[in-house]
Amino acid sequence: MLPNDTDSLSLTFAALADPTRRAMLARLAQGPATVKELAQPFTLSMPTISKHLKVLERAGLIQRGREAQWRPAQLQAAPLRDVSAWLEDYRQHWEANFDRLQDYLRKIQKGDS
Amino acid sequence: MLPNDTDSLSLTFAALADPTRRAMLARLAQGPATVKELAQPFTLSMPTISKHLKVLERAGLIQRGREAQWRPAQLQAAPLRDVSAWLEDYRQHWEANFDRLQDYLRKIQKGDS
DNA sequence: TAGCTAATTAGCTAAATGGTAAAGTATGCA
DNA sequence: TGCATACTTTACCATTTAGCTAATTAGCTA
Repeated sequence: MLPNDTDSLSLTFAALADPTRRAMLARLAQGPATVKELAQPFTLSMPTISKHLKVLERAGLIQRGREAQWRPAQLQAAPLRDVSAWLEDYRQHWEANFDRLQDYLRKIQKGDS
Repeated sequence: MLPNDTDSLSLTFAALADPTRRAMLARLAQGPATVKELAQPFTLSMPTISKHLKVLERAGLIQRGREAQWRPAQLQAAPLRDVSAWLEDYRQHWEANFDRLQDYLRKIQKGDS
């Protein structure tokens, strides 16, 4: 989409579309961590880690501080709340075999019972 | 991430990271639709619409049929259920001012009360 | 058969993404 | 002051993505 691909939900979903970044969030759910701590599980270079963190920050999923030479990151879950709210409209579609129910309703509406 | 960026959750999040595709899903939540019907609200060319549908299909978010020259698409919500499940681990982080609570707990643990 | 409609495929461009190495910034400490 | 540590910035590369036009496939209908 050309017009405004930077809406908040799009930014959040794009940030979550990478397993490295999701792993980082999982780590941050345990509490704040420095960049080095966040990098430790991966074989990626530091600049790459920095980039991932910037993506998470731009999506509002983390907030960053300064303590001496460290830049601790902290989880910010508000965008996840928004994702959850977006999902709610679809909940009925995956609960209670909704798809099969829909098929049935369409059938009988056509008089195809 | 070089190794295996095609895990299911990543595919789903990537598919959802586009407002056009989310609008298509919203339309499909009302019931199946043809490609042309799905294209109608947008100023995009048909090939572009086709591509978006392919992304949604690859993520398992829609299923496609054949009826004469039409290719009706139907919402498949299972991947959204997976997203919802993934989100659950973070729910506590956005509910009940969890962040401020966390700050407080960290403070008193440091004896900084 | 010809022609219309629906949709996809092919081939292109521009921009974004994820990775790298090398250089630069900022802080603490000997 | 000088060095080590923790990160970021810069510059580059390859791949993917989102868009386009033009051409092609598929099916209905006259």
